[in-house]
Amino acid sequence: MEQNKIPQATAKRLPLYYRFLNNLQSQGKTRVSSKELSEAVKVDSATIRRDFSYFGALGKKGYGYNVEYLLGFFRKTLDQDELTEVALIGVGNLGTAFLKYNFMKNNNTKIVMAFDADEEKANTEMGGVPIYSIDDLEEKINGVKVAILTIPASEADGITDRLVRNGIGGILNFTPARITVPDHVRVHHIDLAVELQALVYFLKHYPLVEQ
Amino acid sequence: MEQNKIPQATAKRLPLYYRFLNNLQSQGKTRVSSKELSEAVKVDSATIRRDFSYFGALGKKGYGYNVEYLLGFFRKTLDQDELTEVALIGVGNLGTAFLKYNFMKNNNTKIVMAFDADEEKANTEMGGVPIYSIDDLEEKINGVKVAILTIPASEADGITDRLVRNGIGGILNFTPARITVPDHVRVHHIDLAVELQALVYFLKHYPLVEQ
DNA sequence: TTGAATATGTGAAACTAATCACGACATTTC
DNA sequence: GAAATGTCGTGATTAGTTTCACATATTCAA
Repeated sequence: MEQNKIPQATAKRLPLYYRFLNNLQSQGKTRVSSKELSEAVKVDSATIRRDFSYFGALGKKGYGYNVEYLLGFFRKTLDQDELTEVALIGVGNLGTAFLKYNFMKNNNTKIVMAFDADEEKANTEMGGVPIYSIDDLEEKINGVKVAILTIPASEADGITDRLVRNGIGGILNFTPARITVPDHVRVHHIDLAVELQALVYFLKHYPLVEQ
Repeated sequence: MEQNKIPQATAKRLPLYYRFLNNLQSQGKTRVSSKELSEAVKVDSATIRRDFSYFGALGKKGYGYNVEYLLGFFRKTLDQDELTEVALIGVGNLGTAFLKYNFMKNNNTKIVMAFDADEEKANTEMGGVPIYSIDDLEEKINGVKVAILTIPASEADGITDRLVRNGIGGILNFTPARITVPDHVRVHHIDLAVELQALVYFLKHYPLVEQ
């Protein structure tokens, strides 16, 4: 809650920087300039310097940034020391992809439980994560603040209401439905069909222009 | 190539509008106001009116928009009449989700072939889409302009180069790698781990603020 | 036919973000 | 230790996007 002045655009790039710095460190690099970083993450170097500057003077003129220092700083800032528990709702194709994806690699975010309407899947597990019946949502979810929604659009509103009533704070919504939530709940929409259509639109209408 | 003046932010919302208008039509609704639309897609009504206005005066004062007219207009604008063929690279968990997802529903985008490095998967099919060996990429891809990349990050650069050499124009990149492409190729990155981390960051640092 | 209600389209303002460009300082080289 | 080089941090500028607010046109009910 400290730094409400950090632009959202900056905040969205932080995880990207963090992951790349991790790579650098495991390669044994000790210093990096905004120019090098820029080439790797495809963000303008001035933007990177500006982004970092919101957190204070993290670099050294004429030298660049110390990888270890920067990494330690971001670890704290991105709450990497604290594990965030996530619930996955809907173990279909996309949900399965999430369960098998190893989120722990550079990332202190972990799916700790999953739910599905299919009673065949209930009380099994996948990738070490227990799968419960959606009927047991209220009973099991207790305390988890973030949910990934990978269910059919028709179910989205009903499930969202139940999540909200059980204290969820953030939803990563992969359904095409634009769900309605109270102001204190944050939703990020990722709509795969829209992303693909938007790409196709840009290809046809914005030739040779970088995004 | 007609309207280069349309803001990218607007272009990204068009598929969303399009899908919702489709829903309205199948519900038999003939008119809709920017306010109703706003509630459904969670975009400010003034923004919707502004977005539509880039294409001319599509509505009527005191009435709103005619659903059928608007839909017909967008169909043309979003190239819905023309099928865009897509290749899927990498039939892992996420790739499988794409293959089984029915993109044709509101959407003239279709995955027409898939590739995988696993020889077990080669020359099979899934969801009606043929899967080829990645070794046959050059031989088979011929003419397809859009690719979805759902492969391990370590493979991303190599495969991207091969795609680019074979005339790809757009890539929807789900790998964490920030791939390097020539200026005439458009890449949209969707990084699931970053999206989740960004959501968690916002939850902790921007309480009660909508995105 | 009239008047109240409705809802667009848009100029202007506000907000948000990206980029330029350069002073200041650290490092490296000779 | 002086000069050349490199790189940050940031004021200023530019670009892009959203939102306000209202004149204008249309609809609808009586």
